[in-house]
Amino acid sequence: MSKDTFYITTPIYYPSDKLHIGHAYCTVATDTIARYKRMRGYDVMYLTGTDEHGQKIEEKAKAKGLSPKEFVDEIVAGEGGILDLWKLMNVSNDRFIRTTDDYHVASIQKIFKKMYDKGDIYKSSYKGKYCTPCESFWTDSQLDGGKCPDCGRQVHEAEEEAYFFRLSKYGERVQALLESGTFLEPASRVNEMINNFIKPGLEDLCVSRTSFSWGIPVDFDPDHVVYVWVDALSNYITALGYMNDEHDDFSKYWPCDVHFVGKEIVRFHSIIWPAMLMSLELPLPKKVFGHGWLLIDGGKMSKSRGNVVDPVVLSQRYGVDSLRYFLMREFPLGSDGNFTNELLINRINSDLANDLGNLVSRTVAMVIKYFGGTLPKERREEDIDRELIEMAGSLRDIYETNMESFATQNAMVEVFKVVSRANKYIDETMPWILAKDEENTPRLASVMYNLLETIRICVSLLQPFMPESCEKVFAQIGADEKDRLWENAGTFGVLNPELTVQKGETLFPRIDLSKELEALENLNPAPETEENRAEPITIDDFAKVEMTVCKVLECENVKKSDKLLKFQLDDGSGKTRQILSGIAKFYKPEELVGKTVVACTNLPPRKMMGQESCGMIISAEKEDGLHLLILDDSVPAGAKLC
RNA sequence: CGCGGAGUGGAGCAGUCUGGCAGCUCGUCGGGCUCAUAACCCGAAGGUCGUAGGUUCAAAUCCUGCCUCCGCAACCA
Repeated sequence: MSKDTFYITTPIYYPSDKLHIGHAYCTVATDTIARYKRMRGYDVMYLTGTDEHGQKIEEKAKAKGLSPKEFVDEIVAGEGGILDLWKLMNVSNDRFIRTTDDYHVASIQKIFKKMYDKGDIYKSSYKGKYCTPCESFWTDSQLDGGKCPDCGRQVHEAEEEAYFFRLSKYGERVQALLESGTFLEPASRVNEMINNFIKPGLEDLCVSRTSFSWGIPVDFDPDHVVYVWVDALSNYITALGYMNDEHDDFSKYWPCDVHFVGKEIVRFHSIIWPAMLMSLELPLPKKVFGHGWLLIDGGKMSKSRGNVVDPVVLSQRYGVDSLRYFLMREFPLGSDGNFTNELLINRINSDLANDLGNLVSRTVAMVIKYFGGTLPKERREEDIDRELIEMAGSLRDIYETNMESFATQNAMVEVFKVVSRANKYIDETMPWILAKDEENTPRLASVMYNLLETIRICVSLLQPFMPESCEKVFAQIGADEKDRLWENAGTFGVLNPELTVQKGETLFPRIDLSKELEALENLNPAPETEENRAEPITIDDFAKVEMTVCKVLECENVKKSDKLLKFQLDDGSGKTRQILSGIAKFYKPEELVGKTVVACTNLPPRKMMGQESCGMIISAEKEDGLHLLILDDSVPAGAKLC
């Protein structure tokens, strides 16, 4: 009898930098689902990997003096790299694909050829503005005052040949797919996709590049490199052996049960990927689930803000399981969540240390204290037991409903309701009173057994979330193999009635909140120090910068922009100079008229929001805000800074 | 009117699809207990559910307008 299969994937991550808590979030979520499905008895294929091609990696490698492959090898397989991170986080992926793997490269070339032979990929030309020295195409909006934004030189109309995928051909079928049932979740994303991308009309997608070389060559036209998304998305099938001999379980696991992706790449997975599969005449994945982001202080995580959260640090300090639990408990998977260290520590303390850890600890301690560790046979049930037994007994069904819809948060809430009920049960039954009279020994044994059973059921269901800690609890409460099975998680009374418990280490030590917050703060050194520290320059370099004192003649907001102010300045030359500056958040235009400011006046002109800006007004910035450099009005317009 | 998300006790959130006693965690205050990781249990205070209107026997929930915040896009030289 073959078991039902379940195929789940993460996005393949782009190894241009260290991964952060957001990547860990997505991977832990898929890992938890994968473990849950395995526990249910499914034959699970859980895939993750890395997307290693592209211009950005080529450039980063060059900057470090490495070949692109050497560069990604370090980040993926090097010490403290991605493979190590997943090992640390206890990620149970069955396979790991790198898009630089030979078999993947060969498959992509065949896939590309197949779509080409079918006529869905065709050769055409890409028109745009081209800068010859930089070998780059630019769109009109990228141009800097009509010049190349990189070098400032003149660009010219040029055409470059490129391959295109007939995405337009599949627009209607993709829309029908999106509108049918539950292909894309959460459902709110469906409208977003249709309104933003399908309704305006899908354009054919440029799927080859000649401007850089770090990618998979088109084998029948080797000047071209396959577009990274075609390369990356296909990993979901090449990893199963589609068009290669490395693996041979494509027919077994495809179509995929769920692609787990961040909301920023939902578009690629719910429009382009299905269209590609339609072209290849393959079955479509059953579901794409777009999860939210972890926000820091309400904003996006980013290097320049210095607020990147490192999962390694948190795992090492508080334990992998605690971090995994927190990520799955605190935030609904579909929407954004606001990550803070305080939230993390409070959640660990209250749920894991106070409620669960302490429940296990006090229960085991009492069995040892009152019975020397082994429960006697005689029992005496009472009415008061019923509520606890019923709650624990019906927990599995509620948990299952939530887990099937990826509502890990609710599943955890339900488990911890039962944990709390068990703590209350101890107060109700007062075992320490029962222990005073030998006549109550059978009653005391019942109470202890009920507690152990409740713990057993809860911990069974927590296994996908906290695999290691659950093992430790099972060992402490004297559980054997059968006691941890899904089949027995819905039944009360499975544990051996005469079991022996074992005192163990403290499962989840309490964390001192204020101390830890301070420690974490100190770990996160002043943001951007390295990047911001200015390199030494010569006096000649300094002299290149022309700083001119200007009087503000006019100042107004720029339409449709919440950041830009438009200045007309007297720079002493007799002509007025127009400069746009992104300081609208800090200043009202009228309060600046008549002020004396400093501007850098030998920057090339640049277009912003359709208007020309000739220079840059100087201001000073720190975390607490931005301050325009305003001089004494006696300084004349046109004076140069030196 | 570029696209989208959000506004619920002091903080963070659930509840909105499918209308029916406003709920959870933390924090605060009072009490209980001594098995346990200074933990656990009970109780209390605290909310006009952003705002104005509409539908309804009944609205946090459905409809309309408005305000505020946040992402994306654009842009911040």
